[in-house]
Amino acid sequence: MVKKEGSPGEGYADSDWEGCHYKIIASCGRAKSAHMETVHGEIETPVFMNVGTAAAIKGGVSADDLYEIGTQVELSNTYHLHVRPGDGLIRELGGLHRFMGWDRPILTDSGGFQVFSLAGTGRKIREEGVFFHSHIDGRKIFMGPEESMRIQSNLASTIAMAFDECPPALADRTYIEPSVERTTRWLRRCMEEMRRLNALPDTLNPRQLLFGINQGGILPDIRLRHAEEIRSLDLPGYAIGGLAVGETHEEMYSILDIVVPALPREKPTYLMGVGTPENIIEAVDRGVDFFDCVYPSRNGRHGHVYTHRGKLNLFNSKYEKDPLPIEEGCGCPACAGSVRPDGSRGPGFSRAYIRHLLKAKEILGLRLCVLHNLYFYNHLMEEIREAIRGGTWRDWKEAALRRYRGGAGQSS
RNA sequence: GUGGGUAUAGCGAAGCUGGUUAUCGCGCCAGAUUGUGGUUCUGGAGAUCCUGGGUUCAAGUCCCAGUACCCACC
Repeated sequence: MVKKEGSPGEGYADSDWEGCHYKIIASCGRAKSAHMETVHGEIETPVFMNVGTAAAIKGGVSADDLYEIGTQVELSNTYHLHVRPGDGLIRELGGLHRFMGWDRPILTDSGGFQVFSLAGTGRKIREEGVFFHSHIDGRKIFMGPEESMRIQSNLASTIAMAFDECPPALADRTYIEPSVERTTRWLRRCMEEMRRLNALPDTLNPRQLLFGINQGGILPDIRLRHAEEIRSLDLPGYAIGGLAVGETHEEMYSILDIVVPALPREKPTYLMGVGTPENIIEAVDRGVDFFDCVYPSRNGRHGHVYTHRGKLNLFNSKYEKDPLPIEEGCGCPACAGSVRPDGSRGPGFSRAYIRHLLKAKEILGLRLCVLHNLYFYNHLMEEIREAIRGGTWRDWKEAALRRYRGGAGQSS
């Protein structure tokens, strides 16, 4: 990666890399909205990345569907694609974009989180990397910074994530401190390996970006020191990891209050794995502009659907005869129907019908709920961008939070 | 008609030689899920143990009669 000359924009310096130009368009307090150009197209932030772990959005949603529901960035997983079908195979077939039929930006998670989330299967963390067992066939797997970078290079995603360790939320200082120090050493190795891979003549994406990840549990001093340390390594973007893993919302927000100002404002800031609409609004307000979360897709598969007044559980018997769409006025394929060849929209589907599909275990039920939820999140981010760019962020935020909290549905 | 078998929650079943509050699966009702657990995990409601009589301190369980269904043979 070669950094080019940066130029100031809207009162803030923007950042310019080979394969990435990031420019803040508007801001309100710490909240910011940026325009980012990548080798795979543009990204308007704040953005919610739609999670397709194994090169597919679970619930019968194809990458092709994502164009219709306003997805900007798709997120896939290094570890999952490595064990099946294998990153070598995906490289042979031209990389992840061609493999899954998606030509816009892709972010690949590094596999670091799997080391944490798949704990208990005899994992061993060493300086060189992590030994653990495949969740598919139980075979022993080794993954370290270099392995993760090679896999992500084979996948040829737009943005690769650093290989880090995500310690448990309630781990104490004696665990967190050496863990974070190792994560920093791993980050340097990731950078070196990615630089080497990007320079290879046959690499699929010579402009692959690497984002660093801040860790430190809920210990403010370690978080801050680590943020300053990785900031000095001058990466094109920074993520905050290890949050939303068991700590309270207030603890998470207070860590953001410390970490986000310590990271470069003129670069993308990504809060990993978060979260609820409320979490996202609060984090945007603190300066975060990239998000991802399994909630919309997993909740959709479980029949929990989002509305501006909270969440509905479509399995509940009160929706048995409900002729309304999930949310009136929603433009998603489930509520408003798909766009027909003549440009008109289909009639859409009722809560009663989708409930029936879910109860009957028809795959269409999952699909409609997931499409609705992803559309809802993507549209939420659009509302957030409009509010920041239109200068109405503070009022919008208060009104939106009141609506979610005051609604009839549940909040998470 | 003769012989044999069965009857326990909406459905399918367990309940040993009688002994606390009758158990399990599915279904039903509800809750959970934060860099993915493809319907997963946790809870909950629901039973005149076919009917009537008897034996016993005590009967889903033993005895008698009836009813319904199943199988075999005439």
